[in-house]
Parts: sequence; C-alpha cells; structure tokens
Amino acid sequence: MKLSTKGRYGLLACYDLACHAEDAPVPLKAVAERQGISESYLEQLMGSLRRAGLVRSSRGSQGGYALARRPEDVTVGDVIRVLEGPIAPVECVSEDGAAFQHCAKTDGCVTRYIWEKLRDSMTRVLDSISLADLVLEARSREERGSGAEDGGPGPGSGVAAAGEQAEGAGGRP
Amino acid sequence: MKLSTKGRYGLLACYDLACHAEDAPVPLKAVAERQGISESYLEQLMGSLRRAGLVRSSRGSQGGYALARRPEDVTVGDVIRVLEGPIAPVECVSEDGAAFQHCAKTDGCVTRYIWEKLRDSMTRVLDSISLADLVLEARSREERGSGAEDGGPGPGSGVAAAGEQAEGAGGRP
DNA sequence: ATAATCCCAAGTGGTTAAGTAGGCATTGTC
DNA sequence: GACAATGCCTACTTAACCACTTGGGATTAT
Repeated sequence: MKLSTKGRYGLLACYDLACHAEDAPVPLKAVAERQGISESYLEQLMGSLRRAGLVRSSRGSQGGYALARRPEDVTVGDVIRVLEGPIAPVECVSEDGAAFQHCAKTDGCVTRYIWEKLRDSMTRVLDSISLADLVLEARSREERGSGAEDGGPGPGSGVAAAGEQAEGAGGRP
Repeated sequence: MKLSTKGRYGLLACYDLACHAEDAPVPLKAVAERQGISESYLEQLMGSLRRAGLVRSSRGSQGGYALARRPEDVTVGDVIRVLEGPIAPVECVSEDGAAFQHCAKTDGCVTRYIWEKLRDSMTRVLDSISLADLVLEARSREERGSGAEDGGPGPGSGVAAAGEQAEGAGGRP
C-alpha cells in the first residue's frame, strides 16, 4: 500500500518546476540537487511526464524543463497517475475501464465495494490538490518561520481546506 | 499503490469466518475453496492473523479457525494492517510513530501534508467498515437476486452509509 | 490407530524497484 | 566552428519482494 519513489520523486520535481514557473526552463541537474534525487533516475521520470504532456522540455545549452500547464491546472493526482498508473487499491477497480474484468469470482466479490470506496476517497484527495496549492503551502510555511512546525494549524489552513470541502456533500459531481 | 494478495485474501478469509461466526470452527480447506485461494498460502496469512489476535484456531480433527472477536468488532483496517503493515502511502507518515523519521530533507518536505491527508482518508474508510458490514452487504445483495448487479443502488444502500457517516463526525465510537 | 487438521521453515521462479552507465542529439555561447 | 551544457534513449544491474509450493512435524476427535 505504498507509493514507489517514482510518484514521490516525480511530484517533488513537478513542485520544483512549479516554484520556478515564471523563470527560464529549469535544468534537471538543479531539480535533482534541490530535491535530493539521482539525476539520471529523474531523467526517466521526466521522460514519462513529458510524453504524458505534463511538462515541456527544451534541449541544448540553457535548456531544461518547465510545466506544460499552469501550476493551478496540474493536480497531484495527474502526476501520480502518470508515474504510478491508475489510482486503485486493487486491479479490479482500476480507473480506466480497460482492466475491468468481472472478478470471475462466483459471488460477485463482496470486498469490491470497499476498494471502490477506498479508491474514490484517494482520488478525491489527490485530485483536489494542485501544484499551486503546494507552492502556496510551502511559502506560507516559510513565513511562519522555520520553527513552529508543531502545534500548527489544525483544520482550515487555506490549502488544507481544499480536501475537506470535497467530502461532505455526498456524491461526486 | 496496490494492495498485495495478502491483504485481499486475508480479508476474504476473515469475511468467510464472519459468515460462519455462529458455527463450529471452519477448516482452512473450506475457506480456501469457497474463496478460491491456495490453501497453503492462506495458511501463512492465517498464521499472522492468529499471532495478531484477530482469529483463534483449534487444532486436530474437527479443528479450524474462528474470529477471536465479534464480526462487528473487527474492521477491514484491522485485517489490512496485520497483513500489509501500517496504512500509509509513504513510509514517513506511517501510523506507528516508530518509523517516524524527520524526512532529512532541508525544507521539511512540502509533500508530506499530502501523504498525511491521503493516509487519513484511507484509514477513515478502512476503519469504518466492519466484517459484520460485509456480511450484511453480501446478504442484502443476495436478496436482490443474482441478476441486477448492474445499475445497482448508487449511494445509500445501508452498508455504504457506514463510510459516509464516518466523514464529517469524527471517528468510530 | 487413523485421518483431519493446524503449525512451521525453507525453497523457488518471476517480477519489480531503484537506480547506473554509456552513448547520441541538440543548442546556446565564444 | 568548437565547446560545453543540456535533453534523450537503451540497456544493464542488484536487491528485494510476491505468490506461492514443498515437506515435514504436532494435535486432536473418532
């Protein structure tokens, strides 16, 4: 039930790009150093993100990577899905209907509705947080000084609200 | 981001035990057959569940397994935690404080709050569904006839409510 | 005594994770 | 035009893990 480093690193990289959304393209080397990730490994992940259309690259000297969309328009879920595959706790409730097989089990799989609920609650969180939210969160955390991490704001700290709001009113739109 | 078969099989097995909670101990062979799981593999999983105190076993002829508590008092989360380890999308937000290391990263890990939200939304779902809920769900599904799986009830089918209810008003009693 | 059952430890074959290594292609700068 | 800096690609590697299987016990009702 763990994410692999692909998802984690990829998200960190995208966050890094979002931080420099206004600047010139960011070379991978800089991202790798700032985020503490192997550069050549990161290269592979960026390849996937590029092919998926989440980032753009420019080659040659002074080249680098940049987000292909505005940070507000890229969610954590977008990144994770590219690097980890469809979000689903088990194969048989995968998001893309493709891998949708009928569970083959006689009874119709009692546990299935659990996995569907779990999947939905996961996607609700991941799709409600954008890269822009992350940047904001980091900025506001910085302002609060480098101490004071503990006893921090419980619910309702701007960004955190995005997630809560999604629950509550029953179904998804 | 997938569960392994341990969690899935283990939950199926526990569900099976919950279905026969009133009867004599259920031999593994029966569980394995009904749920379509390799018996010797299941043996290992039951070993973990027994050592964790979720099931009891009686040895010898006419022996078998039974739940150690009432089906209402065993949640899906309980089972998953035993077989898959603490519920957490990444190591550094693991439920047990043990593996709590300070991320070592300079900035304090911007992404961490995402993983915490994700973890919480996962545990909220998994801890809100008990084995008794599963049995009820299966029974009521059976009543509705063996056809009619499709176009089924959307939200609000008794058991499904258990999950919804958990959001909003805090945890379980 | 026997058959049914649980219990345990070890082995196995395949897959994946998490990188590394090496080379080629492109592009700005001098 | 040479060059250094970058992206792009493929193949390799090491270790771990998954999903079992095998082969033995130890216990207990009949």
